[in-house]
Amino acid sequence: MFLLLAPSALTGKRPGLYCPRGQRSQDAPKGPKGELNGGGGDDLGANDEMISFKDEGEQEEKISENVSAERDLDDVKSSLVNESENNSSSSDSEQAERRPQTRPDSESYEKTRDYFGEALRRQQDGGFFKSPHYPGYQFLMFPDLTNPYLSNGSLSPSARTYLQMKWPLLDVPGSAGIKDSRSPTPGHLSNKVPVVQHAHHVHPLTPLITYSNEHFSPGTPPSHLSPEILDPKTGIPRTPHPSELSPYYPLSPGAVGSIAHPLSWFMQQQGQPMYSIPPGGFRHPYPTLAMNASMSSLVSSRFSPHMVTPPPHSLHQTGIPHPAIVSPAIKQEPSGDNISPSMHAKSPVPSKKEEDKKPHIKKPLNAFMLYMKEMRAKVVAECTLKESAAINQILGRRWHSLSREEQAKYYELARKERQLHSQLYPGWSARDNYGKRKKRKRENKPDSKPEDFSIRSKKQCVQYLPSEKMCDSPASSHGSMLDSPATPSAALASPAAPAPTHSEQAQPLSLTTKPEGRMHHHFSVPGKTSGSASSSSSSSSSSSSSSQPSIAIPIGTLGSQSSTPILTRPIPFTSLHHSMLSPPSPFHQAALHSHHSLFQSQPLSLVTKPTE
DNA sequence: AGCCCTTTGAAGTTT
DNA sequence: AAACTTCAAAGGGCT
Repeated sequence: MFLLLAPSALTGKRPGLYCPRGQRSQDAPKGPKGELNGGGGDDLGANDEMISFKDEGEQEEKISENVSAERDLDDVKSSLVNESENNSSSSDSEQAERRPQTRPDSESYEKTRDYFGEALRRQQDGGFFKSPHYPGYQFLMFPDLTNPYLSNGSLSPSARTYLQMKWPLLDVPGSAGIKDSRSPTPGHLSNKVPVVQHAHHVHPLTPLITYSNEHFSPGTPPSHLSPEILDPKTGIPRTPHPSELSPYYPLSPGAVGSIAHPLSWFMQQQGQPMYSIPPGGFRHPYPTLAMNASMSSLVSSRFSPHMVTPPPHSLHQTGIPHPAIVSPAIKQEPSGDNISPSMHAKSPVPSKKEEDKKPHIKKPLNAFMLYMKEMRAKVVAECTLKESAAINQILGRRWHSLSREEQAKYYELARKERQLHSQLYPGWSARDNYGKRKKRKRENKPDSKPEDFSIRSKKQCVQYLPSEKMCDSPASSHGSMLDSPATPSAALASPAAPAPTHSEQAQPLSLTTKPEGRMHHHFSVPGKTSGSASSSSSSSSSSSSSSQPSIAIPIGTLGSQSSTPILTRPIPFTSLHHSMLSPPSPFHQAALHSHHSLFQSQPLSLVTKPTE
């Protein structure tokens, strides 16, 4: 028997007060839909919402204050861990396999510490992952040549940092060889993990670059490099008609033309471009277009270099190849009714054959998706995690830990992404992609009750995050305290905005559901507990239909009941979270150290299983 | 081979 | 209007 240990159980804090990391309210009222700063009429339904942010500084202070307390907590956890491990023999081998990576005395740990030290330096340097100190990114540093947010001619320091953080990461999937040669593997990273994020790191703007990276694989040599647009039907290059392009780029007076391509730095350094670049250097896919810096960055980053080699199937009706367009034959189902209206508005009833050929236009990425693409590699590198599900849990938590500025940037990017997407595919609707998947995950879920696991046989409550994933304890979902901000500026303008309890701090337990076969640890938990967990995952499927990770602690160890509300809350790996997922502060490091030793043997992935 | 898992957010649909 | 559903990325795990 295991119980879900509430944060307060270990911290001594009242559940309701559990918000060591500052409070972001999952209850934070979503602001009215609006558009980002001066975006100039984002009628695309950006739906940006107000965000409530946490106070990082405050959190850190709390952390420092609780260092000793946390050590005590560690002791408690350690004891719990010991018992837990003793009781869990099913996954010993697996744990043993992972343990070495997290042992304090292990090389990886030292590396990790080095990494944190580096991260700390970076943080102290004033930037979030400020690149200049990021070992692998040194060569990537370059001035803000193409600041996407310079439309007004100004750039906030944070934005600058953001860009520095991002552009240096500019990378092209599949170009490992080139990347590696220029970005030596940081010694602090496991050789098992991609060097920093280079192995498969995707530029933060790659979401803007590709909606489907795989279709723009660098492995496919550019068959043509000219910016000319191919005729969607003939494949013959043609000059885009102004009417096709103009609407795509709301121009901002003044900001036109001469915008250095984001890859210019890269091209200059590369003796040979990763992608064949036109003799004159990168040429924007829309040479005739004048666009503001923002759009330029967006578009250029989005369409290049990938766009340089647009696969035939990715051609927009306008002839504009777009990564969002995916051939059903490649990744999407060949189902017929999945064609975007925009793709065949003129042929309402395309033949089955034609439908199969219709490209699939993917949804624009939202802020979190953009964030994920950027940070996934980092998390993987830091946590040695591989499973995306676990990674995503961490990313979700990190997402919540982002400062408002950071999130605002992603919201802004997402907004632009949507804007561009809508401009590229005016008639496209998210609905167009509905029903494209062969099998929906929750097809039988609607009327299933939390306890009704018979229906959801495969969705059993499980702590998905593996034990070695001490990088962070997965956060809950609901609660994104940062729902799309109306505008970054708006979000920034209200730093004092109410920062209610963040979901991360006091989230209702949501057990991660996972097929039993995948469980590392399988423990039966009173139905009550599982019920609450699954309830959020089963029926409330909004967004995170799933689960809020939590840690299962042997009930016997704590000698408490499983049905108590307190048990339905995840353990707050606050300091751990800070240390691992955010730029570490001295306090974080201190806390990390203690937590680290704790979690080396602490199977965070204790599995809880709903009553059966 | 292909779905599942997992995250948040956007947008669609249903109630 | 609220609730619910689907899809977006990613990639190991599983069937």
